[in-house]
Amino acid sequence: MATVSSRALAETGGATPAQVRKDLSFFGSFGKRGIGYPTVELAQRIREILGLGRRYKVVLVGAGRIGAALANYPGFGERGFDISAVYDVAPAKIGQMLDGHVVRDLALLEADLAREPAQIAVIGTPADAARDIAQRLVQAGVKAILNFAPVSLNLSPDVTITNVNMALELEALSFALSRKRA
Amino acid sequence: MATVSSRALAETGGATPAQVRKDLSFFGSFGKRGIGYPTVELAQRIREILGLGRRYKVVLVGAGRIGAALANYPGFGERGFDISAVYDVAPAKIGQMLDGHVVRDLALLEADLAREPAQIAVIGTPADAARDIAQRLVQAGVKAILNFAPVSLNLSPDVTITNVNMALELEALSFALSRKRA
DNA sequence: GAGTGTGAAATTGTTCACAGCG
DNA sequence: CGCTGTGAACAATTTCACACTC
Repeated sequence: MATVSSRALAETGGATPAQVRKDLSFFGSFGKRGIGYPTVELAQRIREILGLGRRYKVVLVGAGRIGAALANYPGFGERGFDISAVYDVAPAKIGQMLDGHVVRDLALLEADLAREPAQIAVIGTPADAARDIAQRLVQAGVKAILNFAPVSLNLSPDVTITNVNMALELEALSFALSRKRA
Repeated sequence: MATVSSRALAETGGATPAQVRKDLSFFGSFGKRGIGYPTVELAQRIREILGLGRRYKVVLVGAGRIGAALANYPGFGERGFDISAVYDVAPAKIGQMLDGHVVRDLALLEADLAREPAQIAVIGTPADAARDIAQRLVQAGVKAILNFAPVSLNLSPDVTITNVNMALELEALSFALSRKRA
């Protein structure tokens, strides 16, 4: 049976062997002593831990360039995230196809979600629209939001929001560069 | 003079007042007791700390949808990051315009960088090309890479690499959702 | 009085080292 | 004998609390 050792995992993941073992043991002990972790079972357990046993419906708001990049992103479907609908406000976009989805009028958001709820939403709109949309999504029952608009959203604590700010990432690189020279 | 208190900063940033004060005091003490931090000076100091006094040249590799989204991303220019060139391998893309930049043949990368060095590169290619491109970039003197391809790049320790994996972000949300229900 | 700056305490996270199993 | 699982040592971070200044 194929196995991986904590050392091998640590090297590819950029951690220490001890750390890997501690983390995995937190979720139970499924490694074989003297051998390592059976890869198949390990993968399965991680999937369970992450809650990836099921498929999630994801709604995407914003059919601009960020939205297009996201709709096309290969990893989503593979990993159990199905885009169930794409929304925009621009009349020029509504009705167009975006990677297999017809772009729908944002005004239909609430009605659609009432009929077919989604737990996860992705925001790929300009910054000024993001906060309002986030509020509407939460109101409509969405429990997790991945936000690509360059604003930091902080809503109710029982909604999980992850803000991805690309400019911030660049600033972090800038910081690392200036530190390095010092 | 306009000021902000550590409490106000903490609330918008999602931290505690004590944490904000500790962090800021690490870089020197420029708050006024009983008043708060003078906003203008605070902003200026943070810019210095992050190394944002200067403008950075950034090369973008990959003129697909991710590349298009990035080239168009408003925050970059505003914050001192200028895209100096865009590269792709697809003949159909080379020569086309992408948000004010002519897409150049990736084969020209090394020659261009020799003539006009860049410290930061952004990778927005498919996964299978990313590792190779990262190596070429480092070889050509790039010191920091922001990687949007869905692979985890780990190269030499004196090159700072930030991996942005959108599918991973969704999995983190999935994890948060399944935890919450427990 | 309001709000920073900062040691000291509490908490959290990481590394070590080794017993014990396959 | 190699490698996991885990308490115990150690390190880092966060919070507390309060002296001090505006």
